[in-house]
Amino acid sequence: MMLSQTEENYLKAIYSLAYANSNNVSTTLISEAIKTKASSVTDMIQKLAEKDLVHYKKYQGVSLTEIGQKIAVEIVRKHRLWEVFLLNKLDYNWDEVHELAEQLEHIKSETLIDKLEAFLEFPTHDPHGDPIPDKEGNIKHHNDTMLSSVETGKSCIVIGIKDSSDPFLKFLDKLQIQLGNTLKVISKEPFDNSMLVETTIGSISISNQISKNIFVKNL
Amino acid sequence: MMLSQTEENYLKAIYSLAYANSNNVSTTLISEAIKTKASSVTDMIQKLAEKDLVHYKKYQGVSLTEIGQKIAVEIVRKHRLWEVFLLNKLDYNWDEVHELAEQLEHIKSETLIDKLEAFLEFPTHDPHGDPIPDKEGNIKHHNDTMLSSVETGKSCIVIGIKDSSDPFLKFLDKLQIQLGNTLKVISKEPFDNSMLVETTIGSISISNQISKNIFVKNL
DNA sequence: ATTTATTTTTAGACTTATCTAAATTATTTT
DNA sequence: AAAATAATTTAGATAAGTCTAAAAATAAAT
Ligand SMILES: [Mn+2]
Ligand SMILES: [Mn+2]
Ligand SMILES: [Mn+2]
Ligand SMILES: [Mn+2]
Repeated sequence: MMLSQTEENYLKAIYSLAYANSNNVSTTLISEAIKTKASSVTDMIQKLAEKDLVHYKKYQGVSLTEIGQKIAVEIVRKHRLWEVFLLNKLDYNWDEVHELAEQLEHIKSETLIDKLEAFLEFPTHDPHGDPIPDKEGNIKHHNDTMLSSVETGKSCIVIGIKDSSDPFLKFLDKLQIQLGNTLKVISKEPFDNSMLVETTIGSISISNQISKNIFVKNL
Repeated sequence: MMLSQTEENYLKAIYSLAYANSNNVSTTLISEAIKTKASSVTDMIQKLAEKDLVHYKKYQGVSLTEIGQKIAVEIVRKHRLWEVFLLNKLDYNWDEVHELAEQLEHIKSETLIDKLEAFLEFPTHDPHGDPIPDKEGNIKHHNDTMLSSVETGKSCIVIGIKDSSDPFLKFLDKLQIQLGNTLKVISKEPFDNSMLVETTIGSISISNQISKNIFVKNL
């Protein structure tokens, strides 16, 4: 099946929205993610339904079919492998790779992405800690433990970033928080749910907005 | 100036046709190169003329403006650097890289291609021996000496391939002729202009069709 | 249970890039 | 120089993806 970049972007958006929201994905939600009008989304999901890539009943939202899901995961795989390439080989920063990967993920080839994967020595996660699906589409999601839920006095390791937006990543750079870092929760402030955290550069105060967007593994 | 992939492809086609034909490029020639109808080409060149990327007078064909030329060379640069990447880093064969580079050359980024160039350690030529333009758009064309014009008894080095089509490259693979190889012309057959050539695997007969598509440097 | 507000879909229009068929201009041949 | 042929352009149509505005359906509020 030969899909346009636009169709691929819709499938990818539906995939991540479905993952974040669990139930059927609404037209409006997609339109916000893709930055189009709801009417355009309706047109497209009807086209995708026609191609058996989404389940769709009028006014009920959509969910991916098995084949739709498979394609979406393939695009996620490409996206994340390209991100690794840009960071590891071309010296980009982790806040710069996403935009470029949005283009590179649409390169069509039977062999390219597997060769790229081998060249990168089979990375398991992208620069933001997101898992990279394997060739067969298997993907190991990390358990959603956020820094915000770590108990006082306990330590943890940063394994991922939920919000991979440019400003958030730049902010983490400023705090010198990176994947693999060990963080220790010194105290929590009940008033605004901020926490005092021991990092590699000393103890800093982190707002709840930040701490609930950092995936960690408890030690 | 933000151009579509299609517009970029037209500029690139006009660039290489102008290089091969020296004078104004005709509508039909472009239509054959891009595999569209002549009427589509007329539409597009009028659009490109509107954007000051080509000089165009009705029925007179087109030539690139300075800015059009600059953009075309940038695309050629991207194309050839991606070809090098695919061959050197991802282990593709020289007959497989062109198709993929046709897609990769359209990735939009201010920084990507320069970082890629550095990563590849500033290659000067692509896998087919074509020169890679530098950041400023300077390009050193090799002097057009073809194997067919090498005198009997003289030796030469293969420095490029004029026809970079899949079947021709595969054929050269079969003859084990590669860039950098030394070839010695043993004899020429006046009847069909074929020549007996000493190669790395022994002496073989090469037709004029072949020998006039191989760029060489005389020793 | 109505009314109101929100979401979703339809209808019609626009843009880009393409095509076919017809008209126009340029080039060759006689 | 006129006729025939070839190349080029115009006119009108189509498909993909988007938009606005209006209609229809669903959800929320009274
Ligand atoms: Mn990303
Ligand atoms: Mn990522
Ligand atoms: Mn090429
Ligand atoms: Mn090449």
